Amino acid sequence: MEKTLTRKDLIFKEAAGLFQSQGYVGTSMRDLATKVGLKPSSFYSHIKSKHEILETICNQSAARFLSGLEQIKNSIDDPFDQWIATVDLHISIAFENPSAITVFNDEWRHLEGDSLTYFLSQRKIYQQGVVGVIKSAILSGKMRDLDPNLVFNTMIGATRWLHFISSPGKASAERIAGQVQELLLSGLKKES
Amino acid sequence: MEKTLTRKDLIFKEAAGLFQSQGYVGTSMRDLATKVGLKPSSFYSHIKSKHEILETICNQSAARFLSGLEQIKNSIDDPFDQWIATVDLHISIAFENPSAITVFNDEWRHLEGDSLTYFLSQRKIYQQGVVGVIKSAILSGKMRDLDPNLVFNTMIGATRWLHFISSPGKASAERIAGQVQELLLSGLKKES
DNA sequence: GTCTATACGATGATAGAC
DNA sequence: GTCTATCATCGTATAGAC
Repeated sequence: MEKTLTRKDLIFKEAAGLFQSQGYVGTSMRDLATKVGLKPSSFYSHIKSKHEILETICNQSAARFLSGLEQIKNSIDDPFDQWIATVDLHISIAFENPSAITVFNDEWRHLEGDSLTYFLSQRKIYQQGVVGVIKSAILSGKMRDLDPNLVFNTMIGATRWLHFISSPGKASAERIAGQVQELLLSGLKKES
Repeated sequence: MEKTLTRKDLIFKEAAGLFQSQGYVGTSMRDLATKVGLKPSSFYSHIKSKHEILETICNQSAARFLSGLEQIKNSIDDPFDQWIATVDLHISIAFENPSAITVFNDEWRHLEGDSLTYFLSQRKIYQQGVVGVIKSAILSGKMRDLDPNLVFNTMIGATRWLHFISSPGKASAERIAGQVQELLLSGLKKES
């Protein structure tokens, strides 16, 4: 287990922060160089291009979601419980790596060519996987019968703002996660 | 009532479309010129700067939300019904002017100086207004007691993906709107 | 109001010394 | 692997003819 951050990792990390606040196109290699403490030209010993940075951040995030879903499918049997764990996965990742998630959410469209094609294919695989979980949960009789893709998109959106919260305490993060889960599961209407 | 689109309106409209797909920084005045059918320099007879385009789109959207909320408050008494109407407002605006909403959601951070200050103040007023509705609905006993700002953000997020749907039929739009409302109101868990 | 021509700063990336 | 120096390109915006 390597714990040390290679210079390459540092570049990706600082880039994610800048891409989050200024956007991919709005961040220059000069901005990034200042942040990392190098001259712009020195990057090119570590990376091939600015594009490669975006590509790496997006692919790493996609892989994180996909491996999380695999783990859920392998460790939980009940489809509705799988769904609950999937929502938790989104909440966890949002708190775990906020800037990478912003980039993943908003900046992937600046990918081009093969990078874009690959990213979209991974995203599609993920969506199909989650939609499968939703369909099973509906069939099991525990989930309300709504359009599975609509449920997927609404969940994505409902957990999408969490990454804006700058480093909440662990207790606070759990409280927020619990309330979002409750809202999605039981709704806002109070039964009288 | 003017129905004709002035050239200035056309510029804003095409800009919103480009800002949506490529982002504000990723869209050049040359791109926009090609789209509108003018040379880049010709813009400056109609607008002051690229920044002014972004500013206008963001302010118009903010005004749309604020006037919608005012209308709801003036025409509906029950706080929980006001909340339901507010969710409908977000869904309607998302379908009504999708590209402007993307810009409003994602590109406002490229505003600067006074434009940014003004935009943030309007957004804060809106959030406080909706949070007031949520608090009243909770007090009325009809809404579950969750953190009002969390409810606000979750709703924003849950309706945020709708603008990606390219021109749904009216019937389809209403079906989607109904399901999102049901999900937010009654949740996903099926009572047995 | 639209054009051609152009100013001029910022951009991503490379060459080559150390 | 990091630097200095530099390149070609593209960015927003202006000047001035028609």
